[in-house]
Amino acid sequence: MTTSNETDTQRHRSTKQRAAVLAAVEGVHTHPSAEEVYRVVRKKIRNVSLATVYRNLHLLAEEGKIREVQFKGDSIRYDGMLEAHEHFYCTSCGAIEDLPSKLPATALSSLTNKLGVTIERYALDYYGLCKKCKSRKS
Amino acid sequence: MTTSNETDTQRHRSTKQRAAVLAAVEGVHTHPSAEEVYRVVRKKIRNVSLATVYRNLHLLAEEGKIREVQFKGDSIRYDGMLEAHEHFYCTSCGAIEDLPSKLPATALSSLTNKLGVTIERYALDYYGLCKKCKSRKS
DNA sequence: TTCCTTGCAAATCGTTTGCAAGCGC
DNA sequence: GCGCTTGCAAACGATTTGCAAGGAA
Repeated sequence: MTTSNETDTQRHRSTKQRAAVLAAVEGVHTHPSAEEVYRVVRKKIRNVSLATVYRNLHLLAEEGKIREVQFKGDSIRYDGMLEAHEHFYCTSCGAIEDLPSKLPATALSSLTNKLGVTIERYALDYYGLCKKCKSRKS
Repeated sequence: MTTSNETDTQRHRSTKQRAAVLAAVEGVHTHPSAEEVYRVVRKKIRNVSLATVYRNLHLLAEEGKIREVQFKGDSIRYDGMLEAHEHFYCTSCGAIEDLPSKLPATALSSLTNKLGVTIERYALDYYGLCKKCKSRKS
């Protein structure tokens, strides 16, 4: 047999585009969209294409180096924080705040047993108005 | 002053299209997409348009008669169950199961105070393989 | 040299909108 | 009759894909 296995027949090469995309997501806490990542990466690599940004975002998410998140009515956004956590999403300006994970691990196992399902992950998202938007509207 | 107020200047008329859309969402527990609602409504009203289905889905959601839900990577889907509850989403076939609400109300108020935000709602979504997909893949 | 990656442009998907005709109140 | 609603088709925004050239290993 070779050095590669069935689930890893294709090797990922290291390219400056890939590195720049990863750096762009890791460098902020704003949970940027693909478009926003694209704008940041373009500052380093002027002729990078949006398609390349999309491809690398997916690839990095598959590798587990970043995470994809999505809130109702918004586009997919990217998160460089890998530890389990929850989100607050502002329905007015789209700002996202990370929150420490609060869901007890027992909640997952009890569901696994009750429903006969396999749970890979969960998302606990709070929707509302952030501090700024709250005062702006009062 | 008149019988209408500032937030209710436009009246909603009752149309057979609107009624059929509502019935389609309320009639199933599958959390149908707009396209699926369209297919059901078409059986009653052959020449209904997809745009009308979309418009009525939004309108009914605004009125609070149905709810919109969205899971990562999937299109918006509709839920006729109005009581607070949580969801299990199968990442393989897209099936959704309703789960009783487990999140303690105290979680919301503590966040409200800590972050200085206003929380309107939350979504607690579990992702994984449903019973069928689980056995199908083993 | 191999074949993964890229940039570009076109395609796709879900959803929204403009418009003139239709219909509830 | 007024004006909300509809059906149709075109427009839209986000994301994906085909393809030939480019660049890691």
